[in-house]
Amino acid sequence: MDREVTLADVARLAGVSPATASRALGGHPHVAAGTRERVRRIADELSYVVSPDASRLAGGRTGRVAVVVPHLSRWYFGALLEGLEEVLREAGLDVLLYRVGDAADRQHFFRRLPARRKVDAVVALAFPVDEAERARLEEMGVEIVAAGGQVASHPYVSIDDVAAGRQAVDHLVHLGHRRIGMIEAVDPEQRAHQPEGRSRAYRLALADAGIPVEPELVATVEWGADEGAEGMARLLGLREPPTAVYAHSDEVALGAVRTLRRAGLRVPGDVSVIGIDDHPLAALTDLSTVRQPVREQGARAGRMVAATLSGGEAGEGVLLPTQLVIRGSTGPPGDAR
Amino acid sequence: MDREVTLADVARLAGVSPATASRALGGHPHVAAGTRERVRRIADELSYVVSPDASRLAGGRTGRVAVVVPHLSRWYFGALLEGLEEVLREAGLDVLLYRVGDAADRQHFFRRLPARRKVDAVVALAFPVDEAERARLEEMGVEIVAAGGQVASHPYVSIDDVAAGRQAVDHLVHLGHRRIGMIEAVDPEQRAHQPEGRSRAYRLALADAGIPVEPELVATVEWGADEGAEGMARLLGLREPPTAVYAHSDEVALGAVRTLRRAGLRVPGDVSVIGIDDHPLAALTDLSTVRQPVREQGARAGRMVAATLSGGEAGEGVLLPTQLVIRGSTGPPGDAR
DNA sequence: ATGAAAGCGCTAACAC
DNA sequence: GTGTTAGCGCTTTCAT
Repeated sequence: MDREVTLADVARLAGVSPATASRALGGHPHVAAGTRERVRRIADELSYVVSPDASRLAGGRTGRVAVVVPHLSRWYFGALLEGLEEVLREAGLDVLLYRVGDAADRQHFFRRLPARRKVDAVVALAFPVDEAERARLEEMGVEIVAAGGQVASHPYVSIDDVAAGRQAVDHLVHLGHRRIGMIEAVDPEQRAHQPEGRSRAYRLALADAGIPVEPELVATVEWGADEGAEGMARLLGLREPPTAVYAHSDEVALGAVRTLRRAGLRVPGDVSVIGIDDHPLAALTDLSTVRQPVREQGARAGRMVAATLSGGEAGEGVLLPTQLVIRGSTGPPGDAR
Repeated sequence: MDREVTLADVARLAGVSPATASRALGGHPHVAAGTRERVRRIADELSYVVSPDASRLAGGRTGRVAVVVPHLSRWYFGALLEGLEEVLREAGLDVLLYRVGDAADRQHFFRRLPARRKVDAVVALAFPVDEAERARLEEMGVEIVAAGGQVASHPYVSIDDVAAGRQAVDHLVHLGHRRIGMIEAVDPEQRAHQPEGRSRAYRLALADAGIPVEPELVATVEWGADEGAEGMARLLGLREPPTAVYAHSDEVALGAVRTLRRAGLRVPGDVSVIGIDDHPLAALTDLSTVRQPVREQGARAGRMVAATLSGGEAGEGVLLPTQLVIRGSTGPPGDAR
């Protein structure tokens, strides 16, 4: 088994000291252009790669990024992660994955990780970080970037939840609906990004349309298809059920559709349903929705991280645009086709 | 910002040398029981944690495990990962995530990673590792464990694809179907585990039932709901379409159901459909399927890794049981209810 | 059973 | 601009 190629090897072949080689590779100033070239060429030929361990131990970077995410088996989080991982990998950064679900996980994560300087940065994927946690990370000199949400004053990539929600509700309003329900999804442990903006959008849209907001038309459930189904059942139990329903996410919307079908009601003939996300299933089930670029959010966050770590500017927060996707689950009220 | 707690601190307080402290913590032999106790207690009080970097550099373990997975945004892979991550984290191991999709990714991964001894083990999640790659890893002293598939002679956790497929097809046979189609899903880049066992099961089940296998009843498509829909369309184009269809996965089955619905056919009245996996959507859409314990496979693999790394035995390969889940998408042939 | 000493591969002062 | 020196925190010979 051939020995590792070390910095010393590169330095020797390039005819310089390890220190200079390190500087050349690290892109530091005060290195003659010619030297830098030569060292880099040799390193390339030897396919030399720095040892993150040694580097970090000597006071350098770790070349690792921690990714914190509340779920892994849901499409949204997976897609976010996929976009992020790809960019990070291309930038030569390793991804340390931390699924942080409940409060115990959180505490564990924020206590252990930074204390050992395992990473240069942490990316919060649709993960809310509180002020104390944020401060802790910052104090340890770890960069913070958020995707699918925001973290205080740090760089982020997200969508405008209010705008997205309005696209959905406005669509229902334009179709002529006046009795519009909302199935509001919350995360019980507050562990994932809470899209309160999506609820606000509902109120704003109704207000703009001159429709009074009736609390009974809002069903609050936990995130999930089954919960969405239950929320819809609640709305159907009203003396006067809605003719259209806006769900916080496609999964929730799909659950609502199931309830409607089981109740013998037609979608959109009797009740229109719209979600948010454009989950792959939405296309399959012909669900109208508001598309958000998920992979892209992850990718952009990755680029921000790579940028800051290579000394550049990560840039400010970015809000990516969303887009109304009209499919077969929405139509005019009372259109019993 | 308070300094890190180092091994030296622990040693000093315990009144021993760093060397002894290291041995005590590492669980090495030739350390007096009393000493070991004392050192461990002190380490605990100080909430000391070894620096993986320093440890690895000095010739020890890295405390890291690489997880290789072909996809991240699909439920199956996410669930596998979720189970694995949880166990690994509890065992104090960090997870380095590598999404390896196409051939270029593969090459990159197998060249870079082991060369730098970044990890103690690699877990292949539903990821086929070829012999050369396997040899490379082994040669570098990295443990290998597979979940949702197998890798040569290494420990693995998986299901019996043939058995699972038979549960599905046998169910259709028992319902009285004689003309049974199969929508066979393959991964174009061979990047994910190829469940050829699921195809074999089809032939075996038909043979056992005395039903001749007709090649035209098998539609081969790439993995995915849209592709499943297309496969179903192909089968419907036959002079004599099947009365029941067995799909390699729930997503594919769901696509098939969509085609049937669009064609105005009833499920299971006109055509029965069954998948494999018990994807969360299967319950939502009332799809009959064969359940496989996905998270559990990841978790078991995690335990195997933790076991080998702590000096124990990982154990042999394990096949977890699957279970037929009868829902509303399957019924007797010609039962136009 | 324990300690002393020698690095692992790299980077950061500090000289020149 | 470049080399020299000194460690980072740990594990492992080799002594004792």
